[in-house]
Amino acid sequence: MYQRLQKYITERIETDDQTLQAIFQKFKPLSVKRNQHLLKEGEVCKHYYFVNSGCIRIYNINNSGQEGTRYFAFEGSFGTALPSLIEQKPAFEFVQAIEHSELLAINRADFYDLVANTPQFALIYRQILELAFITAQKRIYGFQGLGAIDKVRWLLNYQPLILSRISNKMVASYLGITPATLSRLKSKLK
Amino acid sequence: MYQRLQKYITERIETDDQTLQAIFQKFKPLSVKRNQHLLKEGEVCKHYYFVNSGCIRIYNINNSGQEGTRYFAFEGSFGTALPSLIEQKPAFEFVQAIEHSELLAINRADFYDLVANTPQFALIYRQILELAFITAQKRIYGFQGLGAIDKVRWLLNYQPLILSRISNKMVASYLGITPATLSRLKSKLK
DNA sequence: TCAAAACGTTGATCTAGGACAACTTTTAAA
DNA sequence: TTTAAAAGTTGTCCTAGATCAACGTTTTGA
Repeated sequence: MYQRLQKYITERIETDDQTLQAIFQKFKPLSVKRNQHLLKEGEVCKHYYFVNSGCIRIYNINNSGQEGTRYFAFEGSFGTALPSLIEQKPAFEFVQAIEHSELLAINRADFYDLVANTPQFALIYRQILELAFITAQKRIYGFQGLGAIDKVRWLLNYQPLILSRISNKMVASYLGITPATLSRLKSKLK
Repeated sequence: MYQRLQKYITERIETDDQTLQAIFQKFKPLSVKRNQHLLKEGEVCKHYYFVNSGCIRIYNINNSGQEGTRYFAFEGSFGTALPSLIEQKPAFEFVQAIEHSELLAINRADFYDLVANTPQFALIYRQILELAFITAQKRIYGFQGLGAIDKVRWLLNYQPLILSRISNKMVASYLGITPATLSRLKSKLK
């Protein structure tokens, strides 16, 4: 149940078994179906999720009614609507399982208790925040100024898993192009 | 010299005078001229900057040779090339004073010493990271799907200081449009 | 204080990619 | 297993905003 989470933690920090167990205790298993939402726009986010298997995505719907995908969390990753979880304000984004997924969920109070009282976990959270920021920056500013075809090439280089595992529709929304354009570009790249 | 920084800290955390002094000690005054670079692409970032007066901007130059501005730090804000500072890898971005500015600079080692050994400062850093992430997310995903004119409106609503204080050229690079387009839109909005 | 350079404005084109639509293929629910 | 709905593909057309260029205005540094 907790092997993947254990791997995640021990790869990142020095710790002991007692601390690990104290951490695990706060993470509750949660099984979600394909397309099930964990959070909808306007709700206040209460949980952080660790993906044991499957995949969740974070996306929003803009003024024109189009989906924009921000992030895919595959097995072995954390994912949530972080701004809403941090600020406890209504989320601008949706959190959705896009495959049948086995998750570990920790609620906000427990999460921040761990951060406040377990120095090793505070370090984990710092790393999560740093990485979230860096990842978002790289993706977004790596894209800016690129034409659509170069975005697809970028994805092929840096996140091929997304292209092989995610529907074209969602990939397109991740790249900020239409499915039609993505379809044309993929045939051009072959 | 340290009034603004003191305000920044005491607004955010509970602290005592001794801790404050220990923090101030690590921040060295630094005076920079308009247009002077604090960091260039490819260099490894060694300092975090607090802006006492003036303004620094973080920007990058993309494949097509165009500038894209990520962030303006006005007086009372922190700014640096955070990904490079964190990972100690060559920066993808430039850090530049765009007005004559009085800064307080803390080097990386001192910064992380404070984070590791001063719990209050660790909390400040956590808040910086959380805010940096949230701010970046809001700006970027607030923009996506918007036409150029709505980006300008967004700026008018949420960051009017930028429009009043920054050159059109840099505002345009912040919005991801050309100065020509920005000029046309501004006259349309009047 | 003045010349050169940078910046801003406006007009005339051009184009990448969106919008819409028709059709095929895949998926999933009953 | 069937069939309705969703996703993918491909064509045609269109538009927002880029590009290029000319010209006025502001800035700056010698």
